[in-house]
This record gives sequence, structure tokens and C-alpha cells, in this order.
Amino acid sequence: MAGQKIQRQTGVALWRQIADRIRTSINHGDFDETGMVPPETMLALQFGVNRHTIRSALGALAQEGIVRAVQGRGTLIERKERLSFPISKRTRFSQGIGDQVRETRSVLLAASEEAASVELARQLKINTGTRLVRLETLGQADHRPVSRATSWFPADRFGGIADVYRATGSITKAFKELGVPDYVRVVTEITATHADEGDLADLQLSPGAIVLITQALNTDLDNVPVQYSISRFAADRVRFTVEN
Amino acid sequence: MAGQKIQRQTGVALWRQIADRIRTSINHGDFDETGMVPPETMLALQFGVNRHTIRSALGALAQEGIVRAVQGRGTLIERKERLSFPISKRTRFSQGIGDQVRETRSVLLAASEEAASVELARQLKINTGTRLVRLETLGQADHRPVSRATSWFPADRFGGIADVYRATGSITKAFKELGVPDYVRVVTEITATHADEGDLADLQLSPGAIVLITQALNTDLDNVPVQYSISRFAADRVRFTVEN
DNA sequence: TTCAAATGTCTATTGATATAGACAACCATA
DNA sequence: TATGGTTGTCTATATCAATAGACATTTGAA
Repeated sequence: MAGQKIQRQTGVALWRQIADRIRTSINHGDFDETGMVPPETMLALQFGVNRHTIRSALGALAQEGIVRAVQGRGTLIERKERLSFPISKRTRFSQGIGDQVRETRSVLLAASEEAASVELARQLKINTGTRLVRLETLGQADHRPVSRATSWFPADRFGGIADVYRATGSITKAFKELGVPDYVRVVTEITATHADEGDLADLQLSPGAIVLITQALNTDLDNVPVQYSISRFAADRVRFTVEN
Repeated sequence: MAGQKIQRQTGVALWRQIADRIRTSINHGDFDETGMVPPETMLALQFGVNRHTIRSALGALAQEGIVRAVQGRGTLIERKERLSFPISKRTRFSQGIGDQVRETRSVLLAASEEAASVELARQLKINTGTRLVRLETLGQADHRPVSRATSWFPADRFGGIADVYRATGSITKAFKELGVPDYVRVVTEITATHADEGDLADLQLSPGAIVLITQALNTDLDNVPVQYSISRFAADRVRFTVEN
């Protein structure tokens, strides 16, 4: 937590900037020796702000479940994590991070059918208006939400994928049941933005948080597009790893 | 710019949230038909805030050079960009985006020599304490800063790389002069965080902005690490594309 | 038990943020 | 030239964010 200065009068409250910086430091392992955040008075000195401002920042982190203040002792670090997601031909949600957490789960939030927009048709290399199955899913690791995704599948081949997915909790298994033994990721686009309302709710984020967004296309082994998906990850919980 | 609600009392001022959303909409091409942002009164209605708050947001975007308000006519869109960076074995700064801008340039900000830390030694597969050349560079596209990077090179092989880089303005050319005809990217890690003070200065960002961070390792054709670098990109100006 | 160190709570004050309303200035066009 | 639509400016008010200081409460260790 080096001496970078806090920015004033920029539309982002000092307590929020400081909360973000402390969260980053925690994830970086800066306080691993003690397992505690430095005392409020010391933080106030370091950041050059009033102790009350520090308390607002720590209060926000406590709300997130990252720290817990104990009167008389100090502020303990409760949780700290940043999962590493490998991005490769074989990118799947659960497999990549399986060795980093005890339990991964994928929940189906909603399923519907719709006609392909111009953009979706371009991505999936089909005609505009083709029927698509649309799935909204939530990825969890050890019961903490990590990502929310919207996926589209051509309805003619994968009309029943919602039910199969609901039963298996896995895209990979659902594909297998529907006659796609294997699939590969062709291209992944990565951007970042601030969390929107849906992110705040589904990913249990605090406003101002960052989400990493991936837009990915999967094809079967004959190079026929089978899935296009847009996923939003809580940026303070994940890291992407691109292996070439 | 769909009807996502603005978050109140979250430490992020409404005008900043709205500015970020409008900037995103502009980059997304939502206003390409008219080349103008909707009238202030309409935006105020859409976002459910006072017109003055909208004016603060547009003022911030005007400061960034993204829009320009003209009394009596409206608010014109001046600039709009999100460069696409391909990430692959052959990732290089200038080549990937060469067809998207008129001019790319890379500037050497600082050069120094230092001993390898434990982490750097692990990445570059050398012994801790080995001498390294450290370069701080700034990547520009059409005279606008896009990324800032810190790179480390083993000093025994690349002791003079700073001078060569200063002369050629290209890592690729510098490597060639120093006996590395070609190199490949082995692994890239991608994270996102809020801009720090250095980002604000070097990348001309406004506080609260997002930076995408890549940590990458390049090796020569014999799989010997030649360069480890940490780059920070202005998130609203770039998009990463991973081709598999 | 005593004390130092840490968090918890309270009051007061200042500046930034946001709302509300009114009107001026300017532009394009009918 | 008149008008509707737009940005520019001003005043006033309420709430949030940040500072300042004082003191209470709890904990762990001397």
C-alpha cells in the first residue's frame, strides 16, 4: 500500500477510494503477517485523511464481509481471494478453478427463446431471426458468486438445453447429452467497466466495483458455432490467465 | 443506454456514474446516427436526475475531449474509440492495432538497472538477485496515451537495450539488434483495477477510471525468457481479443 | 489491577453534491 | 423574423462527504 495519493474532488468519495485500495492490498497479501489491517489512526496518517474517513472505508469493507472490526483489538481480515481463470481452447467455468476452491457450482437463473439479432447472427454465423435459446447463469465458487453469464445457442440443435443444463449444472455435460462430445473456444474478447445494477445484485458487489466482461464464441469440432456468451466477472475476485 | 438505474449514496457521485455510462454508450456507437448526445433535458429524464447533474457529467466528458457542447444546437461527439488488442503468441504493441489508427508510437519514460526480486526471478526463471534492465514505456496511438508498461530484461543479454529502444522506438527491433530475431508470448495474465495516480498522469485519465492490467512473459525461440512486463491500459480505450 | 492501544460514539463545522426553478443566449428553420 | 429547441447562468436549499476534537468502551499485556 505504497504512498500513492488519494484524489480529491473527482466524484469518487475518499472513503470509497480508500476502501478500494485497502481491498487491493488485502488481496495482494500485504497484511498476511498479522492477518489484520493497520490501526485506523495509522491508516488515517498514511492516506492523509481524518480517522472518520478511514472508518467509513473500513465500514464498507466490513459490509462486504472482507474485514471485521473488534473493539480493543483491531480490524481482522475475514476473506481474501482472487481466483485465476485460464482462458484457452478448453475454457470451462468449473474445470479451470477446480483446484483453487472446494466447490464450484453453476446455477440457471433464467431461460428463454428469442430471435437472433444482427449482432448475434454475425457471431454465430447464422441468419438474422434464427431462433436461439438464451440462458442466464450464475457461476459460484464456494458459495460466493463469481460470474454471471448470458449464453445463446441455436434452438434447432439445442432446443432442450435449458432442461438438461438445469439437471446437470454444466454446459459441458449438457452439450454431451445433446450430441456435442467436445467443443473449443475460438475467440474471447475482454473488457472492463463499472458494475451495473444487475451485477450489484447477482454478484453481491458494492457500487463502484469493477466487472471484467468476456465475450466468447465456442464451436464444435467441425468449427460450427454452438454457443456465444457474454460473462461478467467480479474483478476483485478473479484474474484471467491466457496460455499460448 | 438501457434503463439501468443510477446508484445513490455509494461514494460515487451521480455525475461521475452518468459520465461513465454516457462514455460507454458513445464508445458502443449508440449515438452514431446523429453524432450527438441526446439533449440534457432528455438525459435528465432518462437517468432520473436533475438537469444540473447531467451538465456536470457532460462537463466531465467535455474535459476529456469526448464531447463538445454548442449552445443552441446540442452536445456533439468529438471522439470515440476503443482499440482492439489481439493477445496471442505474436502480441506486439504496434502491429496489432496498426490498422485501427494512423500512428502508433512508444516512448521510453525511464530506464534503470536492478536486482531480480523473488517474484521476477521466478517469472524469468533466473536466480534471485540477477541483474535486470528495467524500462518504463508509454504506448500511444494517434498521440493519445493508451498504455504504460514496466518491462524487465536480463542484463547480461540485454544490457544496452535502453539505448537501442530509445533509438528504434520498438521492442521488436531492439531485440533484433541484440541477437533475438524473434520472440513469442508464453502467458498473459489480465486483471482490472481503479486507476492510480501514475495512471491518471501518464494515461490522462480522470479519477475513478478503470485500468486493465496485463502481466506477460516473452521467450525467445529456445523457450528462454527474455522479457517480463506489466502493462496498464486505459480500459475505456481498449479491448483485448484472445485468439485460440 | 493498571495501562496502553485499539475501536465505538457523539457534537460541530465546512465544502462538495444534488435538486429546484427561472431566465438568458444562441441556433436552425419555418 | 418569429419560434421552438437547445445550452448557459444564476439563486436558493437540502443532503452527503470530510474534518476536527473529545471521550467512552473493550482488549491484551505488563
